Amino acid sequence: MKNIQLHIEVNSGLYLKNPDTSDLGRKIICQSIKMINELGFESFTFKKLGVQIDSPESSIYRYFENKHTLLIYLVSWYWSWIEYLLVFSTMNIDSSSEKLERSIKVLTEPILEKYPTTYIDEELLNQIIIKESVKAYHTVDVDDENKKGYFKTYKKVVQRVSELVLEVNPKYKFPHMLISTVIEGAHQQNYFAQHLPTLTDVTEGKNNVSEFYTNMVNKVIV
Amino acid sequence: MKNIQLHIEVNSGLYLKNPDTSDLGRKIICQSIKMINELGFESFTFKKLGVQIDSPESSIYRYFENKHTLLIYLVSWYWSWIEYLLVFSTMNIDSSSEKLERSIKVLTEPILEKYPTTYIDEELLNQIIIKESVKAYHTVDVDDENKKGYFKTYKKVVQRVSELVLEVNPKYKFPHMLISTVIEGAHQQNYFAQHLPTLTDVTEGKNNVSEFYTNMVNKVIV
DNA sequence: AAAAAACGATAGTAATACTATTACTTTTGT
DNA sequence: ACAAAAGTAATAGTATTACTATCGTTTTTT
Repeated sequence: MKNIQLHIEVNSGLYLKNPDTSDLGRKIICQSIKMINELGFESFTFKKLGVQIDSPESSIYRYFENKHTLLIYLVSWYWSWIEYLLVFSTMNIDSSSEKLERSIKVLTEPILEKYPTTYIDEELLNQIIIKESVKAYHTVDVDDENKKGYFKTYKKVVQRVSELVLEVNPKYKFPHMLISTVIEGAHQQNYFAQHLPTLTDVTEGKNNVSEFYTNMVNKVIV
Repeated sequence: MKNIQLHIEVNSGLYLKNPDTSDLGRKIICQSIKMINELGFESFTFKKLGVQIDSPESSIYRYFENKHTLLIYLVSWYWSWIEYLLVFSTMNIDSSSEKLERSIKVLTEPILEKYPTTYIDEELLNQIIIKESVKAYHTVDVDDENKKGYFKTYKKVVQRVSELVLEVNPKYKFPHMLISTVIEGAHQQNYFAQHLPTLTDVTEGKNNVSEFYTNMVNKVIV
């Protein structure tokens, strides 16, 4: 897997110039992931990013309309990447329930391994998803941006795993609700574990979040 | 029934002057709920609010440090109010599982009734919780604000219902995870139903969200 | 070698999120 | 009833943010 060239695709409406095609573009992506993590999305600005990559603010605006579309770009990239993980982790597995279980694991376990295939630090990006991704679609412009296809990679992941749910139990009524609850819930619980622990039941060392949602899916769909 | 507050009270650190004690303060709360709904939290400003209530921006700053603490105030007020609903809806019910079921209903069904007891429009406030409440605690200052007790009313609600879960099944390992997943999930699903429907399985007329989570809780805790 | 694209440097603007000051008005405590 | 305290209006001002515009230079493509 480490030597495979992944073709991660994001909606071309998300950028003015594809950051993947130039050195400056890749620096923008790479450094913005670090800075959004350090500063939080609100305090992150193109001006500060420009200082770090030693390029003027205006050059960044040639790639992204604003920091909000940059965030959606990162979120979109993440889900496209997750789809690869889902495909790889269920490859050559016959049993649908085994495929589902492995998929839930991918969606709920923290990203720890380094996959040095790209210039993007997926572990850090995962932290951005946990902390900031709700801000990507909790805006006044959701409907408009949804129409433009900005959230397609996320919806594809939910769709893919929902289909596995239906393979296991074709009569189950709420596969999409179940999977989006698992995905969003797992992020939420990881966030709570870090900042509002009384809202969770995390015990040190054990990955209770993954255990909880795996158990939940198994019990709910039978 | 545990120590329940008789008045809806929010942490006094959330305001500089209690908005409940003056005409201007109540106008600030009442109008800000309307405006955050209309404009979205990002586009809502104290300046615009001042124009609407015909008071200068600086007067609003005498009540709230900034719009972020105002949002936490509203969220906090909401959960304090929800706790009342929980208490009322489980009053005189003997069966723990019946109490739990009624509580889940309160947490997952949309607020539609008008309670004209206060100057606050709870239905509109519920919409703010659905759309904007994640922004109240997804910030760099969470840990600090958590220490100050800003999220206490929310944590109390989760704690109360988690205890009901344990009454039904004392051996269940993840009561807090379950309840916070239900609460956050229900908001999320209502939001998705409005804006990203492919992530849900909503059918017109029926409240599938409540059905889904009620079913989920019942299956998970046995 | 010429044309096109990308980039750096600099400047500028409207809006945001506040802070500060002063003076007038209302509430309150005795 | 009256002074003190508290609350409010009006106005002004600041640093930062989120952009937009221009222009000359460098780099890449053909």
